[in-house]
Amino acid sequence: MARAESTKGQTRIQREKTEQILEAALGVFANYGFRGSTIDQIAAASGLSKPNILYYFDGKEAIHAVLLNRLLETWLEPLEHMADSDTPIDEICAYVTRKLEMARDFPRESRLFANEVLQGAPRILAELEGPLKELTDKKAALIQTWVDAGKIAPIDPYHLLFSIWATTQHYADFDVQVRTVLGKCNSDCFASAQKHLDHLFRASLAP
Amino acid sequence: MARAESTKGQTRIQREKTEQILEAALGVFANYGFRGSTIDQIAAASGLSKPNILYYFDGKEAIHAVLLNRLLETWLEPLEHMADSDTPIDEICAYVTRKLEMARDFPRESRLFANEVLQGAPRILAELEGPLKELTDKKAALIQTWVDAGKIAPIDPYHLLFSIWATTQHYADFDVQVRTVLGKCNSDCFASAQKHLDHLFRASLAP
DNA sequence: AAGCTACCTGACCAATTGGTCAAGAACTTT
DNA sequence: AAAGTTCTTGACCAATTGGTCAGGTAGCTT
Repeated sequence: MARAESTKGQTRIQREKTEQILEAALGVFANYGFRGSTIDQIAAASGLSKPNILYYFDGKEAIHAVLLNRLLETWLEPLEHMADSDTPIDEICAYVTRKLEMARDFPRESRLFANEVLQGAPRILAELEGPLKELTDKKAALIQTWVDAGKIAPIDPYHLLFSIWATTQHYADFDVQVRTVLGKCNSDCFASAQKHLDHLFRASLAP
Repeated sequence: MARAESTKGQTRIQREKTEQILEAALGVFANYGFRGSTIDQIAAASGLSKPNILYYFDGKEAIHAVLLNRLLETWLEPLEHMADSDTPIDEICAYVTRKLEMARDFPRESRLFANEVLQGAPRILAELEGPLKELTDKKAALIQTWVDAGKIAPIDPYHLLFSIWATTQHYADFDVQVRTVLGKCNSDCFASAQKHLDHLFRASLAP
């Protein structure tokens, strides 16, 4: 069977086509959710025929699963990156900025994740309970040490992380609303958002 | 035709059944999105038969439309409520609290809205461009007067509103993620969230 | 260029789903 | 309690959709 799995032992065509399919599927799933997307839509978006897509993937679920797996790595990376520092406020704000840049540069990934979690995370719950929870616990503990050392204001680390996730991803997930409210004259929404969020978190973290 | 519209001239049964259907549909649409929900699901959840549901509503779209219309009123009400005040920081924090209470008490409404906007707001765009934008502009102007008067820190009113919406609705929309990260021992998530958000916005608004 | 393998597709299938309809059941009105 | 209206449903339909398959085409190897 030629079904795509480990990148090992793949032909040129396999690599190209699976990537082409995943690229198209990301856009479709992000916009319509899992149930709202059809293989036909993915076929149209990727320029391949439906049977051809099913030649490379075992089904709709399989495509979605590969996307979600890839997603979580990318998604957690900025948080992994947050480390101990003499200037924890700068460290946290740098994380906010990185997260906001991801919302700007990878809005489809953000929406794919939002769609999944919004509908109860039926296919990604295990990943949330595993890697996500572990990493969050670790980083929350790190933030707590900053609090205990009096380097930042006493703040609940978990709720701080929630606020960061919510505010940054909002610009990707609620993009339509943001653009509508800001109107056409929305020259550099992300630049002003960056300034705003930097102020928001910097002010609330000052000891 | 007996199709439900203005509450005028409805029989007892019409009032009861339409409400029953809408109640069930809210839960279904909130959890699965429009495309992901089926009339059969709504039928099962409401205890009515499919043809019976279609006796009261012109179709799946019609049910969804009624829910969205009702939603926006409820949704905008807390913001309408925000008025000029001698203590604008308290006024804004009261709005945050009210918004968080809504996320707690009406999570299905929040998710219904999130699902819709996330997928490009195909059926509610006009409402966003009309009532939502007008109200937002009005309240942003109000916040701007507070800034100009030096009563609160210089802050972008629109991005402030986005941050409030994002952080509060996060607890309804990403409920699964929040509960997973906080673990079972999540006794009073909303109480601690309230404290956190109050600090977050109060600190960033101090002149 | 022959042969092998990987790749691709039109035609097809079964299940799901939005929606209809005729006819019967239940409620209201007189 | 009869008549008239409203309500309810089993059976049915057409369109959509996830997925299959036999057979043909293109690419690689020798």
